[in-house]
Amino acid sequence: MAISNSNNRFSSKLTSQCQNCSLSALCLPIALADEDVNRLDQIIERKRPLKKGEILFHQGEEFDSVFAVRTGTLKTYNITNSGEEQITGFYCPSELVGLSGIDENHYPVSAKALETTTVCEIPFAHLEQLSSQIPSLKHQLFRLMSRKICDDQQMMVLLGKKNADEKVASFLLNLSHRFKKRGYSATAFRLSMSRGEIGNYLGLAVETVSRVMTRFQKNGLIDVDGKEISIINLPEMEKLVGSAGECATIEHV
Amino acid sequence: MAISNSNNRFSSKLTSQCQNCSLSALCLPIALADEDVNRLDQIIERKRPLKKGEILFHQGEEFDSVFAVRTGTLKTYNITNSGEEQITGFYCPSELVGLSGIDENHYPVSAKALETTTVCEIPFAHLEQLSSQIPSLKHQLFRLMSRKICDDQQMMVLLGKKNADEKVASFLLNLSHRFKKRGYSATAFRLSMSRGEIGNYLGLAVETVSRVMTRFQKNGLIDVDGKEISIINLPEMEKLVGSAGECATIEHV
DNA sequence: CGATTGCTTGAGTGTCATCAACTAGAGTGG
DNA sequence: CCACTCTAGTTGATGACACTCAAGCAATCG
Repeated sequence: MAISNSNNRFSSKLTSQCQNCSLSALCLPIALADEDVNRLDQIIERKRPLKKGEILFHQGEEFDSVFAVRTGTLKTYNITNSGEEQITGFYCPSELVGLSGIDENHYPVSAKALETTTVCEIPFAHLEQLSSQIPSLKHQLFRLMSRKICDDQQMMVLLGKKNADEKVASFLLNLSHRFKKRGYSATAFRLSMSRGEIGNYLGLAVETVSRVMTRFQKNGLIDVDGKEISIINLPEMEKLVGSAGECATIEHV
Repeated sequence: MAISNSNNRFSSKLTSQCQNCSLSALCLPIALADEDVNRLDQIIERKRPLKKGEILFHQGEEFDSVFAVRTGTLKTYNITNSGEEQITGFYCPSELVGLSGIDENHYPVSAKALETTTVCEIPFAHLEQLSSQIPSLKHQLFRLMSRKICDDQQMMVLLGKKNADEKVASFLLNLSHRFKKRGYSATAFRLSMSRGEIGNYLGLAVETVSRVMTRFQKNGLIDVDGKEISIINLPEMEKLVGSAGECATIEHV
């Protein structure tokens, strides 16, 4: 099964390719024929890992690639006129970052690594071109963008209608789902973002996030140890969330 | 300049086509060659007008088309588990509704007419197919979806970080921009949605929307007469909004 | 015409932000 | 090794903003 790497046009020793990437079932290659995965592979660049705090792209920078997270976590954020950071999303392995840059041809947000993170860079012009030749790839792209729209709208509901408890519970369960989909534990995981970043993302003060989590722990819903989270009472958490995750519940393949 | 309608495959007397549609510069046909616009035209169905309150598609229904608003206004919303309506967006002429249905192949929201509204139905399978043959159409589709993502993220910022005044001001200015883009007055327009719908959308109580607007009027920022709105002091309004509309400010062509 | 709906205004309350103090851990440098 | 500093997180006290409840008004509708 050894894949010939001889004509790999990238200098690096990072030999990973879509074919042997454990995330291919979740990422772009989904539903692609082997030969098509190969063609996709050709245009993807594996970059050196980003260290914690390093920036993948800056708000305002010219858009030319989308990025698939392979390991680690990213956050996207923009700096408001008043100078404060507003986090718009967290990105786990297999997830695609940068799609919002297509429209204006500039990234409207910055992307920063929350921990050591590796990404696959996918030059969008190439991807778009390739998508003309591979209908299933085009369809996959449309689906991914559509899902992003769907997810963001769920987030809007969360921000507009939910109280602090519901927000935090939704956030934790959302992470839980995403870890589960990737084959990790749905009930025990490590938060790669700080309380401050969670609060920023959820529209809550740091103190509120802290208080809610402490209370959840007191009530036996979760177990918190710094950044390590265990969900003890999943059903109760789901009850708390209530309406959340309309999109997410119709779990896709 | 009469366009031959003889081979129009749609029974209706609604003869409008992309070529003579005043919105073509904003809608899908943007940047398409004449012949390509023609091909696009072929797959588009003009539907009979929706009356106020009529539903264009239901949450959960199978997805098969996106819709371009030609006249009137739509809202999209979903019904949460607790049974309450949550509005996720308002759609003005030239704007595309239904993109969020691509992913799961079901509409995750319902779309309802806020007033008498006409739409162009664009069967997505056809559109996707056509987009393979017309690269600029594909690109336009990507851009539209990307813009939607961008806009939704601005909305997330609004919901998460802004107070009632800023929310209402952002909302009014957002409408103002959209009217202006279509060639209407940026400072005087009619709200097609109720106070209740505005509040629902912005994550505010009806009473709060009412109070804020009244106060804006007292302070000479706007003039309110029922659903008629005039923006008196645009600069002051923009100051209020502050950071809003990062995406929107880099006005696209 | 009463009934209903949409909007406005007032009074009271609760949730969450703000301010502040404190702890714990990590990194720094003598 | 031990202050020292800095940052992240927690906890408590206080208060503001927006929600809820309630009443009243205007317009529309059957």
